[in-house]
This record gives sequence, C-alpha cells and structure tokens, in this order.
Amino acid sequence: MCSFWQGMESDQGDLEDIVRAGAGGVGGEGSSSNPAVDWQFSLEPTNLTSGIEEPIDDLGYAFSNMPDPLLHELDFAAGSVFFNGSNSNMDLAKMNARGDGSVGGNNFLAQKMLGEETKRPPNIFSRMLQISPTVKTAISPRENSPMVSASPRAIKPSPLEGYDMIKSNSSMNCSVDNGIVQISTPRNQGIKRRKNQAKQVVCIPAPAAANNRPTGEVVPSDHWAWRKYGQKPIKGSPYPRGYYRCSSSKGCSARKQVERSRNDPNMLVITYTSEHNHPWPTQRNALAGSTRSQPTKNNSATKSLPSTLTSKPTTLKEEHKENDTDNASSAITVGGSTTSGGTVKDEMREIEKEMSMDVEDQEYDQGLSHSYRPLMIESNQSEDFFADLGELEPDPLNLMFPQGFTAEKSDEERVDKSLDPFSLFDWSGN
DNA sequence: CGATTTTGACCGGCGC
DNA sequence: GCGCCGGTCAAAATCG
Repeated sequence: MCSFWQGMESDQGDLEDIVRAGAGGVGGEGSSSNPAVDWQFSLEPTNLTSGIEEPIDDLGYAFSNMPDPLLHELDFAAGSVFFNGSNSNMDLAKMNARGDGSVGGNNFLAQKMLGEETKRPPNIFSRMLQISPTVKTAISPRENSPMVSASPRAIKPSPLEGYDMIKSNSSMNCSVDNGIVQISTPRNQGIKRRKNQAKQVVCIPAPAAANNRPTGEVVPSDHWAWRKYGQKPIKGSPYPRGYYRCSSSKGCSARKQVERSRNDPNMLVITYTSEHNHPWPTQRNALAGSTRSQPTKNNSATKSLPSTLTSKPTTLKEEHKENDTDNASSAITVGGSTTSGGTVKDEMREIEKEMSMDVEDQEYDQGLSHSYRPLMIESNQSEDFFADLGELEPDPLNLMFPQGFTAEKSDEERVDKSLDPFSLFDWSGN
C-alpha cells in the first residue's frame, strides 16, 4: 500500500495530485492524454519492500506497538502474493475495482516521487499506509477470483490492505494508466480550504454497484460512527460530495467528505477533517446510532443525487462506520488523553479478536481476498493520516463489500456492521 | 422515540 | 464590492 504524502498546507490545498498506477485506468481517463498530469513515472515493483521498516512519521511508530489485527494478513501480504512483481503493471484502477491485483508497488514509487518517507514500522498501520511492498495479486471482490495463498487467512485481505492510500488534495482524482502512476497537480481548481484544517485524503476504489446497492457507494467503514449532515454537488464533478461528521461523540469535530473521483468514477475520495476528541468507540458504540439499514438509505440517497448522478454514489450510508484518521493521530499525539493510545490499542485488540474470530473464518471460508487498497491522497497531518489509516483498516472492506457473499449473509451480518471488513465481499453483482 | 438522511438555505472564503 | 463556490445548519422526512 502506498501512500502519497503531500503537505496540503504547503500546497495550500489547491494542489490536486493524481496518482495513477497500472495500465488502463478504469477510471476512464487516459493518463497520458490528461493535461492535468504533471508528471508520470513507471511503476517499478523492485523497491517496494524497502520502505516498510521506516516510519513515515511519528504515527507510524506510535502504532508500531499496537497490535495488528491484520497481522496475519499482512504477513501473508508480505509473502509471495504481495510481492509478486509480475502484477506491477496491472491497472490499479482495475485492481481496485476488480481486485485483480495490488498496485502497492506503484504507490510506493509515488511516495518516493513525492519525497515521502518510505520507511515504516512493521505494524499494520504502517503497512496500511505504505503500499504493500509488493504487488499482490488480489482477487477482485467482484470477480471473487480466489487469490493464491497458503492459508485462508493469508488470503484474507485486511481492510487496509485492500486499499492503496494516496495522500493528496481532496479534489484529487485517482486513476491508473498503463503501468504508470501519474500524479498531476492541476492548477488550482478553486478548491478552497478552510483555515488550516488538517485534512487527510484517502482514495479508494469505489465499488458502487458492487454492493447491490443501486446508489450506494461503498466506503470503507471504520469503527467510528458517522452521520451525514450534508451533500452538495461539486462544480466540475458529476458526483456530489457527501459531508459526514462523527456521531460517536457529541463534541467530536471529526468530519469527513466523501466523493467520487471525477476522473475515475471507480475511485472514491474520502477526505477527513479534524480529529476525534474522544476515545475510539467500541464497536457497539460506533454502531450505535447508525440504525438505518443501507437499503433504505439507498433509496433516499438516490433521490438526492443529481440527475446526472443517477447511479452514483453519494449514498454513503454505510459510511457511518468509516474511517477516521484523526483518532489515531490524536491517540498518538495526545498520548494519555482520551483517545490515548491505550484506548486505541484496546480497540485494535478487540477488533483483532473479532477479526480473527468471526471475520477471518468467514472470509477464509469464502476464500476471498481483496486487492482493494485505499489510496492516501493527501493529508495535512501525516500523523493524523496514519492514525486514520489504522482506524480504517477494518472498515474499508466493509464499505467495499457491505453485503458480503449472499450465501453467507447470516454470518456476515453478525460481523458486519461494525467490524467485518470482509463481510462485503460480494462484488459479484458488479 | 431516537437517530439518521435529505435538502434547501445560509454563511464565509476566495477570486475577479 | 460582487459573485461563485464549498461547507454547514436545521427542519422535515424516514426508518427501525
């Protein structure tokens, strides 16, 4: 998993970076032709592994001690599958959308290009952020093609794994073109930023249809509870942007924005703003309040969507649970404060437990693996960003695969809402 | 009943 | 100063 870092602040937020990896981006924009692309580089899987050990930032280290719920997964990832360089050229977008493979390597390169620190602690968080050193062949959720793995667990994708994270500006587009990762910094698109708010942008594949949810976009869920408080059409983008705030705690200022990449409809751009001022909610807590079933939501969501968006995404109802980067960061930075690492750790542990118990089993059974990976587009605060990632881990998959396999629904449901990142593997529909 | 979603209106920042 | 645009608010609707 690669992450691209850019100081949003430095860029003043206007900068849009587009990271593209793989050939023939699904997103639909021809990379080379795209005027927006400032630079390109070919993907080279070779160096991918190197960066893992080095911390990108404090956060990375901070989390290093934390239990990694997905460790087994990661380990696996570290193994042959992820490192399979052969796939390096694969279309990231496709990978994301279809799970054909991981483009981690690409991201990794991107990081370097950006001057980002590549090294990270071995813990999951770091890993998440990083591009998996290797290109992993993942099974596309939609296709459900099985990955090769020694053990089911190994196969099981961690929520985080599934996404390549790229840091960049909120407006950024994510797409991949022929084996080339492109980062473009189009002129300011007039995106304004409010005062120096820390923002973290995550780009993930948006399995719109995958869920069988007409409208619904699937967004990686985290254990945080999110409440949608607004949606607006964005100029220049056919897709509306949804605004969410943390509902876990009344006073929490954490917010996130979800929108589809204008360039690559298959990519979902999630921008996190502010930090959670409360401990990481337990699963129950996180779930609390998000009673509505997605299906219903879908309908409503669709209503709001602009005519142009008919199929679109904005219904992120699932997102309640989405990630929050802030917490992690806060935990790290704050230390003993409410969200202190201890809390986070506990949370992580719990998650890990659940993951291991419910999710893993289910998933294993399914033999599914995800190639999806969130792309970190950018964040003002690297720290937060990482933190977020940590949180994201469990969820991304959920969002991606909210429904999970039809056959196994019952099981999934159990796990699902809060923790089951994998519950949603059901891409078959799409 | 409580919580969320929807959606139009309002506010503030930015560019011209 | 004006207009555009993004972000937020808040009432109404919806759902379990």
